Amino acid sequence: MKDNNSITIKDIAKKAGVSQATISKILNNYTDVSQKTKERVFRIMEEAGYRPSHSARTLAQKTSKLIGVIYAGRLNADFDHPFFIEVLNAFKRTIGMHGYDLLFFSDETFQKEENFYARCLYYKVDGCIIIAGDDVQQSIDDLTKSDIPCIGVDIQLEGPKSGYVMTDNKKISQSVIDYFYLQGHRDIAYIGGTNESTVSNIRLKGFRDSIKEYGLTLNPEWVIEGDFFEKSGYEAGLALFKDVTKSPTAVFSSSDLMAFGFMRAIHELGLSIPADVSLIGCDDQLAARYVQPPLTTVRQNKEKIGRLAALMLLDFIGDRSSTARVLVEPELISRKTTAQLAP
Amino acid sequence: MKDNNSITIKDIAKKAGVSQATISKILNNYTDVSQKTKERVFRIMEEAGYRPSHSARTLAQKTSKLIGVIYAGRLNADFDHPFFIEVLNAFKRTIGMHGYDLLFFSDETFQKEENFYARCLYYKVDGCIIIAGDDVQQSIDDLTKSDIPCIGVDIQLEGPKSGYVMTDNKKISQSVIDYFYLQGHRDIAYIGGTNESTVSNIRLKGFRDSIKEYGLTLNPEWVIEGDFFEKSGYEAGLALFKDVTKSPTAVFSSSDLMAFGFMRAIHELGLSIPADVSLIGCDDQLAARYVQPPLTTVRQNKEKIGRLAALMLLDFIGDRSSTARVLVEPELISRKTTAQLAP
DNA sequence: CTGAAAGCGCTTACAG
DNA sequence: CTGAAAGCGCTTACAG
Repeated sequence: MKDNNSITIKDIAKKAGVSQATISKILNNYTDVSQKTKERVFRIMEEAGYRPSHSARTLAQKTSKLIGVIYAGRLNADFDHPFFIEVLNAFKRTIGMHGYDLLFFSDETFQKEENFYARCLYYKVDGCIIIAGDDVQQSIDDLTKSDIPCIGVDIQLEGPKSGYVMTDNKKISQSVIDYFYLQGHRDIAYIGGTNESTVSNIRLKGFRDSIKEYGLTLNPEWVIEGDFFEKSGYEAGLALFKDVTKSPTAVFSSSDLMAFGFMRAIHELGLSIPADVSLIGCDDQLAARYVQPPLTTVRQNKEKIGRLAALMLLDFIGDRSSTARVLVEPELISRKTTAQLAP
Repeated sequence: MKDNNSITIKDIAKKAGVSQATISKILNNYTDVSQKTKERVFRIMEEAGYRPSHSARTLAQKTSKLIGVIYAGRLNADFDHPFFIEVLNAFKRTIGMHGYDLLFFSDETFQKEENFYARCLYYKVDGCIIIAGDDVQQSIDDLTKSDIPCIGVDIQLEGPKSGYVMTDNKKISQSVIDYFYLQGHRDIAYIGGTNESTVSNIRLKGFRDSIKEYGLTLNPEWVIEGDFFEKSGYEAGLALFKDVTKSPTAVFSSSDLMAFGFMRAIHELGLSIPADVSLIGCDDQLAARYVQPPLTTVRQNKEKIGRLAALMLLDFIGDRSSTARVLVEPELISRKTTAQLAP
C-alpha cells in the first residue's frame, strides 16, 4: 500500500555490482563468498534498509521455518489450560533458539472444517506440535499419517513421522498409592476424568494395578467418573461420604479442580481433611497452595515436557530420528491434605 | 522432499482446459466466472487433491492473512500470565472467524535482537497485537511508528495506525474505594505493583484521587510499592501491621498474588481477615475463590478486551478506522475478605 | 465470461 | 569466488 519498504535482493545486487545469486549466498551463509564482497554487501543492505521476504524464500525453498501449533481438547478447545501454556512456553523457547516461529491455527478459519493437514501444507510448516485431548484424534488423522513431523503431548501419535511425550501417568497413580499405603491407608477411592480421556484411563489403570500389587481389594463404588472440573469432584465427595461407615480413608482425585470440589463437599458434610479423609490431587495448580488445608498433589514436569517435545521435533525435522515415545517422571508434592491413618 | 503433493494451479488449469487466471479467480471468489466452469474446476481440484500455497499467494498479494502476536512483559517475558491467555483466547476466536491465523514471534529467534518490526515485514503480517508490560516499549518502537496496524492491550500505543484497549484502571481503584467507604472504612492502604508499570501507576493515581474526592487523608506510609508477586504482599502486610495502633482498617492490593501474601502475613501476626482488616485484591485468579476466606477482588473483562482488540485491529486493517483507544469496565467481585467496619 | 503474460522476491543447479 | 537463467505457485491488470 504505502512505501512498502520493497527493496529487494535485486536492488542490493545492483548497488553492490554483483549478482543476485551472490546476495542470496551471503544471506544464506554460504562460505564461498569473499570476505570483502560480503562486508560491502552487508553495509549496503544496512544502508538501504533491506528486508528479506519470508514468502519468497518459502516459495523457493519449500520450507517455512514455521511450526504449527494444534490445540484442542478436553478443556473447551481453547488454550486456557495452564498445563498447555507452560508446556508451550518451554517448547517455544527451545524451538525459537533454532530459528523457528510458531503458527497458531485458528479453529474457526475454515468454518469448522479443521482440516489441519491441509493447513500444514498451505503454510508449508516444517512440523507440528499437537497438544490435545482425545477429541481431536479424527481431525489430525490425515496429518499424523503424512510425512510432516508431529509431536504429540498427552496424545499418543502413531504416524510414520510422529512421536509423543507425556507424563508417565501410570506412575502418577502408583506414587499416590505408595504414599497412601505408607501412611496406613488401605481404603482408597479414585475420582477420575472422563473415560474418553486416554490420560485419564491410564491413570485409572495405574490405580487399579497398584491396588492389586499391594494385595488390596477395590470397592467398585470407590471408582467414580468425573470430568476434571470442580463440580464433579463435589458430587463425588457427596456420593463417597453419604454413608460414613462405608467411606474410604483416602481419595485420589485425578485433577486439582475436582479435589477442590471434593474438599467443599467434605466441609459441607461437617467432616474435615485430613482428619477424616486424606486427599491427593493432580496438576499442582496455583490454587492448590492456597486452599485450606493446602493440597497434596502431583506435579507434571511441564518445562521438561515442552523442551523434550521441541528437541524431538527438531530431530524429526533434521531426519535424525523417526519415531520417539517418551515418558516423563511425575513428582508428588506433599502438603497438608494427607495424614497418617490413626490406628 | 517426498511426493510434496505439488499439484499447482497450472495442473488444474490444464486438466480443466482453462487458464490459470480463471482458476485463480475461482479460488478468490470472483463473480465473473460461469457456474459450470466453477463447478467443474472444483471437482477437478478435489480429485487431484489440490492444495493452495500460502507463500505464493502472499508473494503475489503482499498480504499474508497473518496476525503477529507480541508478548513480553511484567511476568518473565513468557506467556504464562493467565490474563494474557484469556485475552488472547477471545482475540484468536474473533480474528479466526475472519480468516486470520496467529503468528507467535519467538523472542529468541534472532538472538535477542527482538526487532519486531523487521519480523513483521519479513512475514508481511497484516497487523499485530501487543500484550505487554512496559519493558517492551523500546523493542516495539519501530513497529508502532510504522503503518502496520497494531493494537496494544494494557499498553498505550500511540502510532499512526495504533490503538489500544485496556481495563479502566482508574475505575478499578475508584470502585474499591467506593466499596470500602460504604463499609465505613476511612483508613485505607494501597499495595501497588512496580512503579515502572503504567497500569500500576494509573491504579495508584486513581487511588489517590478517589481518597481525595472523599475528603480523606492518605497516610504516605500506607502506599506501599510491591511487584505484583506474593512475597511483596507478605512484606507489605508485615510492614503495615507491625504496629497495630497505626494500621489501616482496609487494604487494596493491586494483584491477587500480593493479596495472598498479605493474608499470610496477617495470619502469622495472629490477626484475622476481615475482622481486623478488610482486603480487596485485583485479577480474580482461580485461587481467589479458594483461599480462606475467599478473596474479594476486581475482575477484568478479558473476553471483552480480547474481542475488542480483534475487532479494532480488523477495522484498522480494513482502513475503517485509524486510531482507537478504548477502556473496559472492571467488575468488583464481592466475597469474604471485606466487612462493615465495627463502629 | 475467459486468457496471455508479466511480476511478486527469492533460491538453485550449473557453468565459468 | 561469481553470474545468467530458470523456477517456486500464485495474482493482476489488460485485452478480448
